[in-house]
Amino acid sequence: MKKDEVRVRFAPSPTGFLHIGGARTALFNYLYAKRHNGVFVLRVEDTDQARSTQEAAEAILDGLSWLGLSWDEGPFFQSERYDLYKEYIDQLVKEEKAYRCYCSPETLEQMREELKAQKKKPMYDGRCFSRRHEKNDQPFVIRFRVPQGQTTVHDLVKGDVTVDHKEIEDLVIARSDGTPTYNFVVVVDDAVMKITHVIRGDDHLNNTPKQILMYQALGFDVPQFAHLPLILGQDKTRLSKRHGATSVQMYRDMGYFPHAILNFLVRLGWSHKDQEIFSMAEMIEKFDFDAVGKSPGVFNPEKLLWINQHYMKHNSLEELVSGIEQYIEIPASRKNAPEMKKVIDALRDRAKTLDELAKLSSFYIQDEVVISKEDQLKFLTSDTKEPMQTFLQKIQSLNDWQHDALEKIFQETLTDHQLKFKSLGQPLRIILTASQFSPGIYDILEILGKDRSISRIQKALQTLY
RNA sequence: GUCUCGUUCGUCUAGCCUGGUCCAGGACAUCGCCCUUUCACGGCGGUAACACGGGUUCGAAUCCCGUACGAGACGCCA
Repeated sequence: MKKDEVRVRFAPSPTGFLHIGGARTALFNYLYAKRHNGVFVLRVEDTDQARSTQEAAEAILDGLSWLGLSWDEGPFFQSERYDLYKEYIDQLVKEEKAYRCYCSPETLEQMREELKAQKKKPMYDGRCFSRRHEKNDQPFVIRFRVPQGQTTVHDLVKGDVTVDHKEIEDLVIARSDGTPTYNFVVVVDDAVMKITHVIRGDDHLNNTPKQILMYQALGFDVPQFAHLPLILGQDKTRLSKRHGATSVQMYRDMGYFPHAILNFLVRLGWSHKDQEIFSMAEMIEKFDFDAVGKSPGVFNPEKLLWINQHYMKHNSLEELVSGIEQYIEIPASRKNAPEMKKVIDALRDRAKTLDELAKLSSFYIQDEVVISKEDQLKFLTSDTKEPMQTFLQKIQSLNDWQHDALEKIFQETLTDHQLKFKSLGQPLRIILTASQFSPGIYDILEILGKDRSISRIQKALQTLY
């Protein structure tokens, strides 16, 4: 390991899918690592055996991979490292920096209730420390002994935050079954993994002083901290499932580009002047904690949609085609045809998501279109049948099958029958696409080609009028 | 309840550190107009914010102090 190398980590607990807030934490870690040619470590914090699942761990890894947030080391699983934590716990007990506590959960609960009744902070009073040399066969937990004094966190985002140790209780570092708890393992792992910058959610700011105390007790160097403000839902409370779609997988399913999500996330809590759109290279180059805001931000799905729309307009043909393939199977003959590009170009401004693009392009991708009864009755009326037949005849003898020639013929047909564009254009649109909304009909005709266009019109004339 | 953090348009934010160029800029959303072959795209324009109260200063969104409000933490969860 190089000296002065930046090492960061993302450390999710596998109790659910990768959510928006977690994704942003991962992103900021990733950007900071890349910006400093550092190392991004992935560590799964699964010390809560009751709630952690293998599926959740996989879902999180899967989400990160889809977003393109690749890690350099790991994933490490804390559940596989208990021996390591045990060593350090034993060390602290031996040095009397931690001690056995025999208080039952009921006793503790009662203690907390009493303190609350007195309008005090519910905290353990450390009573078992004085009994640390007694012999006792009762079940016990191990608590870290918090010394007197004050601790200041020099946070890269929040600035200096000082907490009096009176506000910190002697926390449990090993449960009665011997397994270590979060606040302890996070310290050991970050130290052992040589993490230089702990970048995480705001909700951990209060844990930081006690963690610093443990770094010191264990003789480790204290890393730098950066606490990111939380992401809130529309009701300004912490974003959670009840706020609707909050997992990155859901956005994937809804037809969002991974980079659109990243671009949205990077601007939630961070800014670079008035810039809204960032390539990955730009994010890496420009990201810095100086420009990370201190206040929490509300998750705004509409802005995410807008960003996605931006990428719908600007991404490459290949990205769009492969993107819609998750919704609709494209026959190779059509996918590789020059018309595929025309389809995408005609539709990319009309779709905000890949899901929508897939639906809109089905008129070309699928062999047949299914016209609804409603549209049939509304548009394919008897007074448009004859003009439609005229148009059909004219195009059947057309050799130069392209936009301008088609337009000329259509206009001739309108003149012949004394019709306005809309009265024949809309029926034709329905026949060709089964939709009231589509790109221009000459573009549609051109994309569909002569044979497919003619057969759709013929079929409609025979069966729907 | 206690502690910690926070507060610029409805939302994301620029500006704040290094007071005056800010009767506060950009973006999303919204409203109006234009373009138009439906639907979109696009173009132009509008509405809309410095939480409140005291200081300091010739001058405060910017510095200081309070208040209010919000969030987070207070677990043998992470």
